[in-house]
Amino acid sequence: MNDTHQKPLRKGEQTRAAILEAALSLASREGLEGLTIGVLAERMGMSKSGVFAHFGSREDLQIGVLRLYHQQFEQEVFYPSLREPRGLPRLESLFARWVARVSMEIASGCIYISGAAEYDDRPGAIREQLLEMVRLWQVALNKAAKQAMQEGHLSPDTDTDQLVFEMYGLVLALHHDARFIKRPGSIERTKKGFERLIFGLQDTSPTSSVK
Amino acid sequence: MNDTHQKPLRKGEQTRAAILEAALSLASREGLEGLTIGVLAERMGMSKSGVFAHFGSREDLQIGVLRLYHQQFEQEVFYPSLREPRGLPRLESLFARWVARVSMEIASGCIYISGAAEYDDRPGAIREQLLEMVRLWQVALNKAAKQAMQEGHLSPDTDTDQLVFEMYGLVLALHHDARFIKRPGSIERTKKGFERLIFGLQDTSPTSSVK
DNA sequence: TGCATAATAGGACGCTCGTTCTATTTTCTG
DNA sequence: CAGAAAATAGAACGAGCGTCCTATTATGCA
Repeated sequence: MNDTHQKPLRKGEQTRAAILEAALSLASREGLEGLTIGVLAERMGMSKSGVFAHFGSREDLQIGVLRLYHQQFEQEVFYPSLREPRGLPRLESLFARWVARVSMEIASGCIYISGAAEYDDRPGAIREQLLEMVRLWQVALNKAAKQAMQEGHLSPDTDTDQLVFEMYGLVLALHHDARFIKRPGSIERTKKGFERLIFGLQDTSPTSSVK
Repeated sequence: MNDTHQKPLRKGEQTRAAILEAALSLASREGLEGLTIGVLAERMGMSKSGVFAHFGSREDLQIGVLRLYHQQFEQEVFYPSLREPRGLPRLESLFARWVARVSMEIASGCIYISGAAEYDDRPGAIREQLLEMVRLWQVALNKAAKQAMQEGHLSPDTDTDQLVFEMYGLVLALHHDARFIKRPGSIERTKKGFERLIFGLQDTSPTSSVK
């Protein structure tokens, strides 16, 4: 966790990191657009200008938050799943960890999802950054699905774009029902939906080599 | 459309209606939180206070927008589907009209969906109003699904909550991919997902009476 | 330890927001 | 057509926003 570079972290970098963490927590609740330097400064016990000085602009602060979120997402969801064997196990792990993370975020909110709603029509650097991250994640899911096909775990005529689309839909529904409607049982429905999704795509051809 | 009450519409009511329409169009793009009286006044060619006077507060304006949207949604999606026969045809019609509406809204945005993201953590009258409408819609879908079960169009052990959850997920994914990512083919994926969803729930029991 | 430099505070700026008050114009009605 | 009532405009308010400028304090290196 705490990298020990040759150069120890200078004070400013520590503060910047602390600010970004607080900003992420704030943006998760209020949205990236709702993230305000005044409130952030108050929560940090600093002056507005003190906080501001660490970022050239509010936009840079928001992009910093995005990058921090992305980093955490990779650490918690993506990288651990790479330790699973290629194919269906890895795909299932990606989905399970994704769902686990969103479930933990029910009280705060997933920035990929809330950000998509905030920036679907608002051009600019933030939208570009966010778009790139979401695309990256969808590509990763797609790749895992294709590998599951190649490994013979999924039917060879599987439409992986369709599969990823529906996986994304399940998580969006989870976010919607659990966070907005606050309806219980959404996590179970998400998992059940995924099982049904995968079950319909199991490879049943004679050349299939399921262990 | 144009009700002809005994009392003809007074000027104020006409203006109010026109303002609400403009406000809805604005809120669809910018979100309900992004709806601003100044911009709205500019678009109407009126003064801020002139616009404001028609509503006691910004919140009342926002709620008025919500109600107008709800009304349109009912007219376009809900009521026409009631003309379809009970059961699967009606359920399919509800979904098809829903998808058609969201597809047309790709350039502007669905307020049920964007609002859910905006108000998932923001208590108040707007959230309550929105929540009631979304709940109403989910209940309507659930009821149609249950009827499809009773009519023998869907397997008698169908989990209709699960079905509605996944239908909602498909539309959320459509909104996400088409509006945020701007990826083509999302509408087709939504329809394909629904067909797969229904296909797995067709009643195959011997007592089934499919025409 | 001393000094250059980095980090922070404090205040002020121009802007936009929702809202209020008052005056004026427009609309409806008797 | 006159007069009451409704509709609208215009200006001002206080608050919050991001940002900039300057002074002060804290840090890290020679």
